[in-house]
Formats: sequence, structure tokens, C-alpha cells
Amino acid sequence: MKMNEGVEWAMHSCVNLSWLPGEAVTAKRLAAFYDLPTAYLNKQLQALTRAGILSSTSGPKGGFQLARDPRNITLLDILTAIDGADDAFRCTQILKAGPGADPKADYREVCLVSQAMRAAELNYRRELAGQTIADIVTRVEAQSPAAPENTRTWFANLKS
Amino acid sequence: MKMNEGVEWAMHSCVNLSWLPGEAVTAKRLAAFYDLPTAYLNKQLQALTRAGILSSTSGPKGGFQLARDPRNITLLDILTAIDGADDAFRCTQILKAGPGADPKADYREVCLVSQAMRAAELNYRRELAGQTIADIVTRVEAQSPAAPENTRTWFANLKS
DNA sequence: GCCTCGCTACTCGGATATGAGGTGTCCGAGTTTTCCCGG
DNA sequence: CCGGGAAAACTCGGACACCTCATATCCGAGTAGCGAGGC
Repeated sequence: MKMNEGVEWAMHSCVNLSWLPGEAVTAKRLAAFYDLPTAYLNKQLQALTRAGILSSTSGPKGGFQLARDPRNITLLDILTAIDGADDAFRCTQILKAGPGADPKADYREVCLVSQAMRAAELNYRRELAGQTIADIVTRVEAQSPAAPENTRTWFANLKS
Repeated sequence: MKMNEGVEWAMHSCVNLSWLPGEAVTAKRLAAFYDLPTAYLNKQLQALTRAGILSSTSGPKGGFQLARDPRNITLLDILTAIDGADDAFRCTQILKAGPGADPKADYREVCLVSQAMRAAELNYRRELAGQTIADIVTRVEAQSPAAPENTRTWFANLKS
């Protein structure tokens, strides 16, 4: 059970983008900030764009920016965009192959093992849905108040 | 983020084994119950054995059985045995590559994105740790009281 | 001098390689049973 | 008839292929800006 590594990149990139509102930031610059492979980060940003989290513009002066208010972007939104919406636990309804099974029953609902696993995972997703990028940003600023300004000047001074 | 399919098999097999206490059940018979690939299920049962959840005996009349009371086997135990103990979210500490980073800091602890993800995952694991095989068995018996006896007779009548 | 057209440079976007890990299989180690032989 | 030993059968255990998906990369589509040429 390994989560896509791009989830971490996407979340940090969204935090950085929230400090650069209204500005189109290229994938290359976002990648340079954390020394990440540009093309691969670009792929993740594309996924965020498809999910409606970012908006993108092509050409010179192009790049990515947040498509909506950070208070309206949850960690679950990002996770789902990058890693897919499927549950980690996959109920294959093996009870259907067992003796005395009801072919018409949906064992994803009936099976109690499935219920327990899905309930736990649902809480997990619910907890991530309750945390927004704005929440993270607020906490980061409380921890290191200079972070927003430092980030802005870093991106402003970046030459290449 | 896909969980190992064997987790489902292992949990159902543990439920079945809890209805056959003190009896060594072979991997072949457990696999036949749900029409699963024998050798691959055997691999999963080996993992449960290494984790101390099952005990195994070789030779004729050999097989697997629960190594301890079902009330003392949590769903998290099984998940960890099959799928590994690593967290799904892997904090690679990308902040360390960013500007103004402290090389000595452990960003798995400091980074607020990492904190949020790990906290959610910790709750997930905690919830699974609070559910035992005995709990599942109790609920199954409440849902279909004939299940234990049916399972026992099925295993008793299995020829091959 | 100013407008327009075309070219260039730069960006995103998706199609394409590569590698690790989950999935599936096979053969050897070990143990119990059973059968045969000797007493 | 009884006991012992060897062989056979059956099981787990780990080592070995295969195949899917995450990882990584590259080239084409599209657009904004710039410059040259004409009015």
C-alpha cells in the first residue's frame, strides 16, 4: 500500500501557489524550488488541472495557478486527483465464490470484513476532506512567519 | 494507493479458521473454499505465520491454525503482516531541498503536510487496531447464525 | 510613425520508455503415515 | 502376532518467472511576444 509520490509534491506546490495568487508559475520553476524532476512534476500538475484544482495557460508568461480559493481545496481533493478515487482496500467479493453464496447479493455491502475496512478508509478520507490548503498555510505561517515572503522573493529572483 | 489483494483473503481465512479451533487446515482446503489460487494463498498464510498470527505444521495432517485467541488478532495485525508496516504516505522531506532549509531538522516531524497526512493515517490504523477477528466473527454470527456450522460441515465433507 | 503579419520562443499536454513491486508458480525441506520385513 | 525401520506421500517454505502500474522522459500543440516590413 504505497501512495503515489506526487501527492506530496502536489500538496507542497499548492501551498506555494497560494502565496503567489494571480500569478502563473511554470512547472519548471515549481520543480526548481524543491529540486524535483520537471517533466514528472508537470504530469502531476496536469492531473490537478484536470481535477479543477489548478488552471493552466500555455505559451510564454504561461504556467499554473490555483483555480479556486485555498479554503476550498481539501487535501482529499489533491489525493484523489493524483492517486485516483478508488479505495485502497478492494473487495473482490470472494464470498460469492464460497459455498451457500447468494449470486444476487452485493457483498461489498454485505460482507462484514469489507464493511470494517471501508468504514476505516471512509474516516481517513473524511479527515483529509476536513483539511484545506488554507488550513495548512495558516499553520505554516504560524510556525515560520517569514515563509510567505521568503517564498515570494525566491520565485521573484529566480532567473532561469 | 492499492492494497495487497491478499489482505482480503487473509482476513476471511482467519474468520474461517476461528470456526475450526485446534484443527490444522491446509492451504489447499482454505483456497478451495473461495476458489483462490492455492500457491498464492499459501504465500499469504506464510506471512501470517511469520507475524505470529498463525502457526503451521508440515507433513500429512499438517496445515495452519490460529496461533492465538481471535480476540487478540486485530485487523491491523493482518494488514501489517501482509502489506507491510510502512505508511502509505511517504514523506521524502522535500523541504530539505528547498531554500532556507535546516539540514539537521527532521521534516517528517516538522513539515505540516506530513503531519496532517500521518495523523490521518494513524487514525486509520488505530481504527483497524480496535477491531479484532473475534469482533468480525461475532457480527457474522449475528447476521447469519448458520454460518459457523455450515463452514464446519463444508470443511469436514471436503474430499480432495 | 504606426499598424499588421509572420516568426520565434516558451509553455502545457499527452504519448511513449523504463523499472520496481505485486501476482503467480514451482521445486526442495521436513514430517507423518503406512507398509513391509524380521523377530 | 508384534515391533521396528524404511520408503512414500503430503505439507509448508522459500526461491524463481511474469505482468501490471508507478516512475521518468520526450516530442508535438498551442499561445504570447517580438520584430520586420509595408502603408
